Amino acid sequence: MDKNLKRMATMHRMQVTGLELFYEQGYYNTSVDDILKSLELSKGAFYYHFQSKEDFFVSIIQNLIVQKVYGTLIEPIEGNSNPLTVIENCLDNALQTAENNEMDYGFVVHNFLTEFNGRNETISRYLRDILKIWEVNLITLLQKGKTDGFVSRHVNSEAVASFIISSYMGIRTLMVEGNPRILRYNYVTQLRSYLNSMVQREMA
Amino acid sequence: MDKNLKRMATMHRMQVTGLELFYEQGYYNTSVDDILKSLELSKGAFYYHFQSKEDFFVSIIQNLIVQKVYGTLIEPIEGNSNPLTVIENCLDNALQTAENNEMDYGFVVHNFLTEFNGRNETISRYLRDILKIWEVNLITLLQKGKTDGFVSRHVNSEAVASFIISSYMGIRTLMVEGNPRILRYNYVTQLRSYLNSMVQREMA
DNA sequence: ATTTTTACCGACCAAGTGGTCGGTTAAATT
DNA sequence: AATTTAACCGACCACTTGGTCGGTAAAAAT
Repeated sequence: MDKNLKRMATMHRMQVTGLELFYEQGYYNTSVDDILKSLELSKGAFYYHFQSKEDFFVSIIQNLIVQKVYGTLIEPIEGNSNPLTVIENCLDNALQTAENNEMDYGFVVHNFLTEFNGRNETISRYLRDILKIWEVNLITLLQKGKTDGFVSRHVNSEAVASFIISSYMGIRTLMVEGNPRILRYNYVTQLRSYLNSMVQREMA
Repeated sequence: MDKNLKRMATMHRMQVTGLELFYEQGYYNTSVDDILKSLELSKGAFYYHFQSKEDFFVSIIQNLIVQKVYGTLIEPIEGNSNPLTVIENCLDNALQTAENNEMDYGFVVHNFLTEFNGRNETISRYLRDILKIWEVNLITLLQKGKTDGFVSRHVNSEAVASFIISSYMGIRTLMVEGNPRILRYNYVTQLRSYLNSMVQREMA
């Protein structure tokens, strides 16, 4: 962990640049040489640190994507507040970073999932696992929201979770080439009205 | 239109097989040779009928995808009935065909859009146009629903349309590797509850 | 001071890639 | 019957792909 400083630094540089290019151009459409050229490194350097292009991508998932998803989609919704509000704010924030052309890791996962679905089972599994973690967290949060009196008891938490995830992934695809400001604003509006239908009302 | 029968037949065969392979493996991950091998045709045949791989794909969009999207997503929602019910049924049907592993052209568009976004502007534009047509139709339908007394007047039709499209594209991504039956059932449930929030209620 | 190890170089390779082009054959035209 | 044309063949081309491998310079270990 100490002597590996140089090693870690180079690997990290490669991963960061690799993720950027893979995200922009797609995995199959980005060659190892592309990444190396952009880093001014050689083939030797790449295959010294990573076994293969696939191994390289897996390391990117584990070292960059997983952490970022936790930071932007999992941790912000943990806590005891009203889950419906928290979820809305969290997704709004995520869309805002996307609007500023920064990388939106929720969408990064979706994007790659679409590219690898049915083409590379190993990588697909990693990506699906990340989505699964997000989903489980949403479900837990919603269930907790029920016992805490925020969420109506008739709500199907699993269905809500996958509906939220679906809508989020979809709107991000539209935002890539549409007007992101309007799309985000409209999206959050609709999400709110959808979530509103499940707040726990006072008894009659 | 008459003498071109053979020509049309061969081109159509190529397009059908091409779409299948592109859809399964992705455009950049499918070579012209792959398609030709599967058709038992030669390079000469391909470049006799099409100028390039890109030209070939554009012809697939124009000759197969556009029509199918019209048939499954546009025409079924035209009419004077309650748009909220019609939309729900239409998407439910589309998800059912997807569940049976038939090609779901709404999702086909989404899939390719993700692959070409930011990589091939020509093709992206064609795909976005298709989505746009769908969107415009949804908006028109919702607006008509207002004047017909089905849809509450405070509803933002554009926002609803893109929310519907988003959620649909997203759920299809999840369905690829998840349990399609449950996902579809849950999705339609949530879509209904979302749409329910905008039915025109009687005046107080 | 010498050896070993780490991190990296870049020429090279076989296997593809999209695309070209000079044929060939069967059918339509004349 | 002779000619033209539409439809297709497959060898070939320049280029790119992921990956290998013998080397090397500097740093670390001895």
